[in-house]
Amino acid sequence: MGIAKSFDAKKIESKWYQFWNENKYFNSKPNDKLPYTIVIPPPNVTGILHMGHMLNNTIQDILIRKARLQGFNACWVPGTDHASIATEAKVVEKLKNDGIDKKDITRDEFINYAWDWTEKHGGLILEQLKKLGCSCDWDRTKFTLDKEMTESVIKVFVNLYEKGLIYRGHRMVNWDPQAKTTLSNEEVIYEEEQTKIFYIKYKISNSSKTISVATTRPETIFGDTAIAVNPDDDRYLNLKGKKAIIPIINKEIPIITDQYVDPEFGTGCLKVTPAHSENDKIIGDKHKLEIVDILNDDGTLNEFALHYNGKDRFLVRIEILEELRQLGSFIKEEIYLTKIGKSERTKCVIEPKLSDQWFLKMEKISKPALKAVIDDKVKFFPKKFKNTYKNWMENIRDWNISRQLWWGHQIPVYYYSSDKKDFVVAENIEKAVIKARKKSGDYKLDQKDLIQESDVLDTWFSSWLWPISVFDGINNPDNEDFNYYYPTNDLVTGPDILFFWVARMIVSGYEFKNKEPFTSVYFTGLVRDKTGRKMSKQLGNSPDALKLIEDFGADSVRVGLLLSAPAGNDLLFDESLCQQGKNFSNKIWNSYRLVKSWDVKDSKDQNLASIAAIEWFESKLSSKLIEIDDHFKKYRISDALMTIYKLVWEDYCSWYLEIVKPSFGKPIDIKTFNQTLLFLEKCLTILHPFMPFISEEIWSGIKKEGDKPLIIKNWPKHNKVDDSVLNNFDHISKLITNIRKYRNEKGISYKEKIELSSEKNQLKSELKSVVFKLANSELIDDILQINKNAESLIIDSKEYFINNLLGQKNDLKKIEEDLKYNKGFLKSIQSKLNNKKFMDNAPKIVVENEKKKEEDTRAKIKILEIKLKK
RNA sequence: GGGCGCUUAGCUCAGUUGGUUCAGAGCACUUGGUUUACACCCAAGGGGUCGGGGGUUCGAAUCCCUCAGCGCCCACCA
Repeated sequence: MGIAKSFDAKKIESKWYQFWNENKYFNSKPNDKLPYTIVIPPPNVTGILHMGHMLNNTIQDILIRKARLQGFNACWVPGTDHASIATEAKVVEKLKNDGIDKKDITRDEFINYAWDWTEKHGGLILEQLKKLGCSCDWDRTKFTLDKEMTESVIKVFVNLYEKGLIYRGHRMVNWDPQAKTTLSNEEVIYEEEQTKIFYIKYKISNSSKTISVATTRPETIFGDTAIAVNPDDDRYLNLKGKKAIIPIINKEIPIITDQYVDPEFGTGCLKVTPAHSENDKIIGDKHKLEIVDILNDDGTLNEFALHYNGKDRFLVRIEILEELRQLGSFIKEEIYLTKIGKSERTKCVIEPKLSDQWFLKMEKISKPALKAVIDDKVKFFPKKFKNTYKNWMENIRDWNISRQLWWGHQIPVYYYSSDKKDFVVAENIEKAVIKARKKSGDYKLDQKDLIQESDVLDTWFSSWLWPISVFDGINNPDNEDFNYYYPTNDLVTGPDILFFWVARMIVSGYEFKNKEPFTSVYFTGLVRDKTGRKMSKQLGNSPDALKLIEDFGADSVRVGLLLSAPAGNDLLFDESLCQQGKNFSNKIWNSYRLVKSWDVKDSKDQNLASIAAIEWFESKLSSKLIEIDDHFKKYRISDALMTIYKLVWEDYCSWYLEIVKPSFGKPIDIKTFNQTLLFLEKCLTILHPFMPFISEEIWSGIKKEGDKPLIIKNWPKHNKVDDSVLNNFDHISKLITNIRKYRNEKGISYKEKIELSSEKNQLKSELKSVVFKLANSELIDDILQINKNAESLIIDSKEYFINNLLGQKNDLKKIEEDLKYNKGFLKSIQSKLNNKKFMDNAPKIVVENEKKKEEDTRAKIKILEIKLKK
């Protein structure tokens, strides 16, 4: 036999991927079919494939492949994201290793290095997606820094500025002293840490009294511009209006009152440092306090800190305590648990810092996006994220869109004088000159006089346009692609970027196109290890994605990921799941091997068992197709897979094939054979979205000349489900199970039977043969001939046993028990009807009904219930 | 502090409107089985007071209250 005993994924994967790709089956162009569109959540251009990507993209590929089979014009747009901070950090580090400091090179030089880096490492992740089997339209691959993509971003910035939605503000932002850039709130991670809180004494001016405060950050006393107490705090009322003296620098600051101060906390006195705390800034603004910024961009202190000038903030924290101690200003320290904000990317402790930033007003433009989700115009799966979204959108803050980096879209703001107020916003420098001349009245201005804003835009400011800009919907609003593919259908992403990305895409969809960007969002869970920890580089608990594919095969890894990934729940990943996928691959492979091994005979004598089995499997398949469809509608992809898994393994292999399988060495009739191939074909088709490689490989082995490849075949349509056929089979299979159980318990083994048959005991020999046959499902046609009605079938076969085979009274009861099935149903009705309370409360009419037809309870009781309520 | 969610078999999870089909699935486990597609397999089986307590109801895994534990998001007290 030419077919290998085990399935070897490695041998066929690249062959089929190449075949699909070269024949353009992944590609899509507008036509008269209905589109089904997904845009990929663009991974970081220099990223490498991790488990999260694998899960996410497997699901997208399943959706796309299924849509393709169902006759949609399926289009999956791939691409990558320039990821300002992450990429810039990597480039800076690389340059550092080469002995180059970013400070010593020009912006253009740096950008060149960054492009080199991107070209060298970029797109690797897309190649890895191909290994997974992802059927993206690679001709449409986009990168957020592509020319047209950049033009879209700039155009949108100008547009929003002209609408008055973008402004420059002097605001408290999260400052990353290591990357020397701003971070959005979402990019800051708060970690609980045990630190210390210090009590420090300030002298009161012209008095012998002192006032003390509690602080975790003693080094910021140089930036203090007031001390605040609660106006209702009797302890300190006498100090109101007096001045306190900051130790070391001996600067006088006012003592003020503000409701914000919690008298219960610390000493009840708050040192106000408007430059380094958001809340202090609010108090400062209210009381018109001076703002003293004591930090440099790199986290060292500046000249306001006197002799600490140039020293790092954490070093100063230690040193200043010693000095305060010597001055007698230090009171005590306590252990204190607090949350410290750190940069998601650099892990550096962030610093609240006042600086010039560009902001986008969100309140107004987010309204339609909020409504769309509430009204289910954009549906979230699972639904619970709707609430999270609502909560965030209702309390939305302005979006800080500027970043102090070089790698990204440079903000199209052009200054024409040294005064920061003198600027224009324009798509390019030519237009900027014209605008600047007009605005300033100075018509001698030329390009050289303009200086472009050095900041770049937040990366998400380009990706929020992704579903629009990949179809060039900003630059060419009426182009064919955009009109055809937008809005897209499904978005598959992680809940961690619900606010970063998903919410903002919906906002931009309505703002620029007045239409939702997608109709459904499927949130995958996070991939964790089997003990529930997040997968991370530090823990080293993340398996090498490519190695998994290498070891188990792409299909098996896809199955493994999905088997335990219900929507929205985190997935506890374990390699054994891939092994399960691999076992399944092998099972399918061997069913193919079996079918291929048969000797086909062109005969008319198809046996009854085969006819019955075919009739049954047809109904079974149809009922499962309906089930699978339902699972897909609810985005229960794992359940859909499990349904198929059981259909193939249990129904097709364990029951159907075992019944139609001819005895060893015997041929199979052609009718049954063809039907069996047809069933296999249908199974392969519904399997294809989940396991594209093996399904295509097997199909290629059974298809006829001229048949289309599986990837573009038609999803099977379900026929009528004949319940009586299913029920009959159910009864028979239960009967067989009971017989097997009986045999098992009696220890009637295969070997034993051989021995028995050598004896000349007629009775025992027959017992052997019947039990053997039933257990192997080969007696099914005999049973079917006895009676198709299940109830009498059991009785018949029982009698058959009793009268002809066993003849031993001791075993009769046991067998009777074993062969009983499903009596619980009738019993439960009985108990319900016997329930006195129930009967007393039940309207008479129902009692009559019940008498008429006792076995049909559910509907009756249901009616009863409704009537009772009335 | 505000919001959302979870707790069902050893593990990971299903369980629509309360009612036969509801106490389930997969994996794991136990027992038996290898010349006849597959040991990456076949067959059979054992596992649960549905987190605790209370309530509504003729009837609760399902609805209500409460307690305990866990998780996520947002805002944060120096």
